[in-house]
Amino acid sequence: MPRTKSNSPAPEAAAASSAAVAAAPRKRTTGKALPSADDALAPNRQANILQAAERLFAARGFHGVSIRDIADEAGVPLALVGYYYGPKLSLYHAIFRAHAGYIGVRLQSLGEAQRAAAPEALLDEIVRAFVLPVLEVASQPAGQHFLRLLSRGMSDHLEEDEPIIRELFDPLAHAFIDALAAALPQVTRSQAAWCYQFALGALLHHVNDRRIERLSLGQNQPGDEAVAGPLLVRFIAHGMRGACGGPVH
Amino acid sequence: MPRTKSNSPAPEAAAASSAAVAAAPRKRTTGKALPSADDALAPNRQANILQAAERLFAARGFHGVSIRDIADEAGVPLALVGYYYGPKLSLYHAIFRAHAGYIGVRLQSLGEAQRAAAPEALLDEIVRAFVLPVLEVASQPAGQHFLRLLSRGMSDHLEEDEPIIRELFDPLAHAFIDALAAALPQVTRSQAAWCYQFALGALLHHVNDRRIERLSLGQNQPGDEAVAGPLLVRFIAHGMRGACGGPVH
DNA sequence: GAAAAAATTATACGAACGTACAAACTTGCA
DNA sequence: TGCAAGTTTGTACGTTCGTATAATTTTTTC
Repeated sequence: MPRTKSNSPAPEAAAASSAAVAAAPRKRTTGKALPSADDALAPNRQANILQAAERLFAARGFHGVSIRDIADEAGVPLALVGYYYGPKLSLYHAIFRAHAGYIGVRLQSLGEAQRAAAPEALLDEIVRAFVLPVLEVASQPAGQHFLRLLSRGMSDHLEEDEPIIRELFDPLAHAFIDALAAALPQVTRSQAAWCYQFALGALLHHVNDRRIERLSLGQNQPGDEAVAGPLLVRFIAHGMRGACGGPVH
Repeated sequence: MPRTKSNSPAPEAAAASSAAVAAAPRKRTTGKALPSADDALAPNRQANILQAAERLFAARGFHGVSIRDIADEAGVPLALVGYYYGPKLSLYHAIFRAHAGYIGVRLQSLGEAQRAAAPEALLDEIVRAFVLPVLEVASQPAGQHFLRLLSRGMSDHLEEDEPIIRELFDPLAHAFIDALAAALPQVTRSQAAWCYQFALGALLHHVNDRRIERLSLGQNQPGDEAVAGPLLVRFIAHGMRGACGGPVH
């Protein structure tokens, strides 16, 4: 029997959404004939549920999505959602944990930037390590959903995402703030913390921006990072140097 | 009879939350004795409902708040909410419309900055006109609620606030983008639009920031605009000049 | 192939939801 | 005072919500 009444909310839900799929159960080639041509979607229903939940939570928020919505989007019966992920909040947190590996990637690229850069180019490299991995994620449809979820959690302070944000993303923030304080010796860590938050706001608002097309009168496209990316990197780097009184070149 | 079944959703709900209270119905000194000492809160129940809704929607989002929550927070019976504001979405939009006058204030301060500033200080004055009124609003508790609501609406693209954001805030954005394009002659309007969105992200994230205290290891306080305000103005102004290749001083 | 484990399904429960409505009450004005 | 308009209230409808559970089917293990 699966989930007993007392505890053990789910069989250790661990499948990732777009990254690695952990503990793949198995294929599913037997059973009755497939009803139509939707065969490539069927094999892993646990991952399908997580992806459907990510899409819908990103679009409408935690309270704007019902478990029935998620089950329909994933093409599975209602009860299967609770079977794999337990209560609704556990499913929500599972989405964030599925992207935890992304944190490590960003920490690694920050470390490389700090080691490899010449002193006068250190700030620019840190800013690049801050911005470019996020733009990379934003260029994939699946990444956009998670970034919208993350952006909401960063600024909304809803009780459903405050703990998971703190657990996963505070270490990343501290690493960048420390790097900024080290790259700009005349800057206090207090100033570096504020500048980090300014930069984070600019970055998250940019990757979630849907107004840019009409505000630019049709000239700018939302996903055009070839133009917007370098512009944002320069904006943040010059903003930090200018705000904290460092050398501006 | 108040709200007929067919149409006429509410008696033209018009009371503002923290700004002017329109069409004050009347006092309410008669009736049975007040139950306890909560007298100063009683007189205008229509405005109380709007303020309670603003607080709760800001804290938990549109779908995270029920009409019963709002009625309890305002200290009125459930049915009175619908009597004054009609469906839930109308109440939500009424909050935004109550702050429509704030748009005019910001447009006016932008116009003054454009007229009065010397050419070499024009950008800094535009940025000040962009940032400082928002920090002023953020310094009041009631303003914080609305700013959180607004920030959510700007980046969330939920169907419940997309139309009202477009109606009220797109004109303000166009005015600032035009001003930026005029202040930096070598900048295209396309670049100005992107820089405006970077700046808006930094500003909104800053005024809604609750992580700054722990990210700064206790050194920075969330509402300390005397320090953070000038820092943010310099960040944005230098970021714009640097991003668009303008003169940096 | 039988037993055990895991996966899948339909269904149901109590609670909370948005909304409506008919009374009761208060007020403004003739 | 009397009456019409506006305000306040309790209550109830139909729906949807999150969650639980028993039954059934499929897969794994011995």
